[in-house]
Amino acid sequence: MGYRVLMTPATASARPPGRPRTGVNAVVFAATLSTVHELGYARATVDRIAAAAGVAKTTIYRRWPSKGDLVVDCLLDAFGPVPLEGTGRAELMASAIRWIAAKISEPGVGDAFAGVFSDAVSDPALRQVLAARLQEPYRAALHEALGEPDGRVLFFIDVVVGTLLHRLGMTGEPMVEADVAALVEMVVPHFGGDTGAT
Amino acid sequence: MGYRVLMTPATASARPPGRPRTGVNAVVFAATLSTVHELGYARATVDRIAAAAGVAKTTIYRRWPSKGDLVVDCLLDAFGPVPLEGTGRAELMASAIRWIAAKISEPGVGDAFAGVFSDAVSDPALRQVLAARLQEPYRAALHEALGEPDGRVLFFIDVVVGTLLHRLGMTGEPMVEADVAALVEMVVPHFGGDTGAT
DNA sequence: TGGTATCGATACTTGAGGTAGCGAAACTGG
DNA sequence: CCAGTTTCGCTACCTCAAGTATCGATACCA
Repeated sequence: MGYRVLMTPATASARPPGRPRTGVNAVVFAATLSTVHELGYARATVDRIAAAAGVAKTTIYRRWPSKGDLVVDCLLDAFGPVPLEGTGRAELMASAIRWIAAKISEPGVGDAFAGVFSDAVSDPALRQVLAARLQEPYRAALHEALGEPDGRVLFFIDVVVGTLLHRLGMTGEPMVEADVAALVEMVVPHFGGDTGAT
Repeated sequence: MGYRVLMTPATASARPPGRPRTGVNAVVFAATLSTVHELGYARATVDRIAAAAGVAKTTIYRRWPSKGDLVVDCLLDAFGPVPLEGTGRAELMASAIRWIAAKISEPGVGDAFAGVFSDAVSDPALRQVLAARLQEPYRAALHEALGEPDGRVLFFIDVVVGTLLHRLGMTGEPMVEADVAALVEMVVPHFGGDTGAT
């Protein structure tokens, strides 16, 4: 609960009494990504993020219950909706893979993603937030677009995201174009899409 | 440096002066896995592991410079050499995939693996240890057995390990047999192995 | 003008990684 | 048996980061 973030002021109706919140969410998100990019996830403390955003630490904790929730919201903002405008199944899957690979390559995004995911390993509550708020929307969208059963879509996500994050985590560098292409060549045929390659 | 661990007492020659170390490495490894299995990686503090092993915390820090190094040695001990006795390329790859999947399913092993990997995301030094001591031996063995160039072997590892760990991290449960089979069906043909499936 | 909720600032609590220093114990060589 | 060396368990400590509490000031509404 308490997640009314990412709502534009115009969308909110019937303003409650009291001093309204200042519109610093976007600033905090930007500060989060740049700080994580600069120092890594663990060393990007909430103190530092607050300082980079020009905001008090207490303000951040008033809006997000934990560092993990902040980063999840930050990633939701950074990812946005998945573009699913391909014509056939193959193009659709390939574009989804290339889209997530590109997002993970953006400065700060991959580190933040790998970082929260890391914390989630030993934090069931954060794992729940991650699954429900970040994974679920994309799972639903892919299910709709591909017509694959849920289990297959989850497997697809595990393979694509897992591979990209493992490479980033082991090397510190996002996967290069050629390897992303190999990923597409490997995954798409398995899911019944024709890549048109030899 | 300082990594003479995992050496059997009989292997060491010309005993140095002073009190010899007690043979508690195996006990500490077992305590590490069971504690991680019980509480998760982050809540499995060195204090708790030491208590579970019936050993002082300082003893652990005398043998391993950090929690990460302890867990890496623990995983080395848990994994052991990869069994590469398949006849053809396909059997070889499939057995390697099923072997690592089975290991990750063992209580504590998967959590410990995902946990150190997590820490490595924002700790370059730990990443170095992980790559050199844990990944490199298996990379070399696979390179030898499969004859694939290094880049392809690293890609293979990213896909297999990344997928398995992502599933474990998101759900808290290791991947089931059927999904491991799907992983084999997807990966092996991509690397030029014949699965013999339809 | 009063009610309400946010803001920044400071101080604090809690927990975990890691270190320092102690006396006691266990081994070696003389 | 004894001196030298090293590990042992123990206690106390340091550092750093997540998260909490409180307070006066500020911005909005009715």
